[in-house]
Amino acid sequence: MNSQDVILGLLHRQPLSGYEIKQMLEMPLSFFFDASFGTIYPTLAKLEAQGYILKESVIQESRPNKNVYSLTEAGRAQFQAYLESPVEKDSYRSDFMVRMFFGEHMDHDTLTDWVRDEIRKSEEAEKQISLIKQKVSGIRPELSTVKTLCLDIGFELNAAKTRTLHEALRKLTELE
Amino acid sequence: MNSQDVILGLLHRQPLSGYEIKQMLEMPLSFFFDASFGTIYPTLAKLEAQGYILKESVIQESRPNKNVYSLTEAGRAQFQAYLESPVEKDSYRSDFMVRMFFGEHMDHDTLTDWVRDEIRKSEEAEKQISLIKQKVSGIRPELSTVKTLCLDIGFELNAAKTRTLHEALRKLTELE
DNA sequence: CCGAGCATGTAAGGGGTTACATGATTGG
DNA sequence: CCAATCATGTAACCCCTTACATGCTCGG
Repeated sequence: MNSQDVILGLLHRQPLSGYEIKQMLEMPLSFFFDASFGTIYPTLAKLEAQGYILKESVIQESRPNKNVYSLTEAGRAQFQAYLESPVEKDSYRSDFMVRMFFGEHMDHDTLTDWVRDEIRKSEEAEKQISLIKQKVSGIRPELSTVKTLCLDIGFELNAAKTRTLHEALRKLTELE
Repeated sequence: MNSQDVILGLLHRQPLSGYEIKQMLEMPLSFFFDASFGTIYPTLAKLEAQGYILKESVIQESRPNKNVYSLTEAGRAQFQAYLESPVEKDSYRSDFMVRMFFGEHMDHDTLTDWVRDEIRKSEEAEKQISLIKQKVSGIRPELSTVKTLCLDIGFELNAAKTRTLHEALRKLTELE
């Protein structure tokens, strides 16, 4: 799975510009995949060269013009090929956890600061997902099947992280 | 955080060869960081060139010789500099979740197969961590502080994933 | 005798990030 | 007037993965 696959997936619902793709990536998906403009724009150019998408320039008033890309039949087929390819292993990379692992070499105060920071981030993310869940259930009840499920899983995983971190902080302060 | 930092961290306890570093990476750490030989060996060469580690060839009987690396003072300082640098954001990348997100374009059976497979993997990981936890608590009660905590968090996060996936599968089969 | 484990390394390529470059409009 | 939002793109670089190359020993 790479940016190609994800962009082709996003374009199934509607034609999008690079900037809009970045925004789509912001919320529900950003928990499982992320891409910067430095990836998105070159990828779009590559997809167009391969004939998977079509570019159309849209002139806008009071805003910069934008290039909106739509899926071709070849693009649709390419996305299906991705779906039929073997599922890749998840990868989780955590600087925070690596630091905890090497915690012996750090003073106790910094350690608890790291945990508190991580809790703050995790709780922030929790709020964000809740907001999205409300929005989605209000505006788009039609996608209350798989996408909602996806959001739920994201929410639960994050909630578990928050809980575990709170417990870790308790244990850490206990053995002070 | 990159392979440099992690390798310097691992060498704090004892001198290690590239092959042994790969083994150290196998279990507790592999949940939060991973590296292949193609990364480890060139990184070791680079660390040596920078004066952060020292190479010593160890001749072994009935086994290939190995290059064992030990930490220098400069290496120790470099690792401290890493610990004092800002904590990087976690990155989680999940092909499985992306596929769930685009689940509308896949048939129901394949979808549930994916979930079942993910559950299997998650439960396998759970067993593995349990084993390590037992081993560690038996052999090395001295590291029952931060490293144990790290293992616990890893275990809990994984357990939460398993639970959530089971629930997701239930929901999926319900709306069949 | 064959496969698994031990052991080290290289080369090519993939896939990404950050920073830079540019520029218009809108709201506070 | 300044910051934020909208909008696109490039160039340098980083970091890592896969595949290849090599070769020894031990157990079944």
